[in-house]
Amino acid sequence: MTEPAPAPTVVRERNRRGQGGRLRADIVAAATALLDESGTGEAVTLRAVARRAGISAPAIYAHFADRQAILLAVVQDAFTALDAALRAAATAEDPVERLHQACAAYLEFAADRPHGYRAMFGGVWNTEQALAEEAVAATDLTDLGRDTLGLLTTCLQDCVDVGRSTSSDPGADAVALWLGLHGLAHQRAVTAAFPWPADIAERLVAPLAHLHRPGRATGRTTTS
Amino acid sequence: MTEPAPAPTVVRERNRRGQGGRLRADIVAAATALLDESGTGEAVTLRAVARRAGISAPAIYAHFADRQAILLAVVQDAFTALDAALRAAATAEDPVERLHQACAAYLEFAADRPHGYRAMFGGVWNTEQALAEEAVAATDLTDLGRDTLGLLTTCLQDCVDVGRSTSSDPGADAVALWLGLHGLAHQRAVTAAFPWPADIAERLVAPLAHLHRPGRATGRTTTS
DNA sequence: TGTACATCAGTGAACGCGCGTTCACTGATGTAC
DNA sequence: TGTACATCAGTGAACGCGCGTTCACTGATGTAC
Repeated sequence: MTEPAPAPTVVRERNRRGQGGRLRADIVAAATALLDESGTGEAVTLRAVARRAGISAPAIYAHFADRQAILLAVVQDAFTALDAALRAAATAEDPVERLHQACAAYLEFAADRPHGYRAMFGGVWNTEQALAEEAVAATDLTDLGRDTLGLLTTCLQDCVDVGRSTSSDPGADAVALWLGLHGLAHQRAVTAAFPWPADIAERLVAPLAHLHRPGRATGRTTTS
Repeated sequence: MTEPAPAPTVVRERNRRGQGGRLRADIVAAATALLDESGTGEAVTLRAVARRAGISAPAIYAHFADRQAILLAVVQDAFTALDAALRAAATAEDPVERLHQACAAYLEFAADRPHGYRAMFGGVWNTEQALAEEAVAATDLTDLGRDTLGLLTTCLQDCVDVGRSTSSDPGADAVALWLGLHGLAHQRAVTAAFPWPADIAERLVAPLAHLHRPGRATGRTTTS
């Protein structure tokens, strides 16, 4: 049995007048689906996106200047979704619990969409090159993830305020915490097979957030 | 002034009989150079590698089955170089100093070759897909980085042994420490512009390695 | 209420390009006799 | 010491393919009068 005929995955009907902008969302959705499935980013070609969206290739030019612009939109959407996922998850009263909820949501987001996560952090394009070619504005990139980092910072500050974290600089330590989460999320997204310690997430979060128990930390020192 | 004629970057002379294997190293070097310069990985095409190495495209097939195989060789070389860099750097008598030397060397390696670093960790190909297509053997991948992680584990264990780290499980904490380093190294490799706290590396290493001062940790707790 | 027309939301064919891969080959180098 | 020959280390031309991009176009939909 050979490959079926290359028919469009989606059969669209033309948008009505004034609704042409809807195609933009369809294009981004098609590109996202291609990325999630293929994982390479190279598979997200202009023609492949068009096929997936059920349109002709030139129709894309009405909404995106080039391939880079599509990928930027995909990444921007993903950052928005990540931030929403964290805010939806971090709802507990207790600040420490809230921080754990946010961290867990972060790791879960990456686990659910490993290729999308990779794409968010340079797995798909060369950021510097895109900037040099002016295909992407600098602010488009620096804004990405800013809100999410702010959420972590707030959570950590809250932990400090109630005396559950000894962080002397929640702003800087939130960056460190995020980098730890990112290292784990990214590496898990890249290689499924790795002998992760069972409690690896907690081994990152607790020290990086400088958490200690409500009462008094047990004085566990050198166990020879 | 237009682009110069597409002449081979390197003018080679044919290897003598029995020395054909040298071309393999030339191919890997050419692919590495292309990767370091372009940063996208997509630029490392079979024909581009051949041009860069100063040979015809079909000559590659004597040494590599396909593009994936070339990239695997590039990545394997990079892991070997990373391990060598850490071992060359971590020579101090004091275990804590040695651990810091290893961590600094890790970050320096990534800073020196950002695109190469990205490629080592899934920035260039899709690991799972390569495995599925049997273009790459599973052991080829799981072995990567094993020695380097072992070095970090040893350093951390040494710190525990002299009472400078409170890690209760140096094997697991070495993984956590590595993930922190990886998060920082990777994100720096991807985006140059990010408001890094000045002491971000130390903010990762010290907590993740559970380091404390030789005498007694100063009881810095909540600074309201 | 009609109708001519402008606009919108696309299509279809075509272009030149670089790609991976194949095929038959070439010419220098070493080796057996 | 010659010489025929096998082998090695590649080359050059050619193929079919999918790509990004352009161009002229089409037909449905809304709007002015």
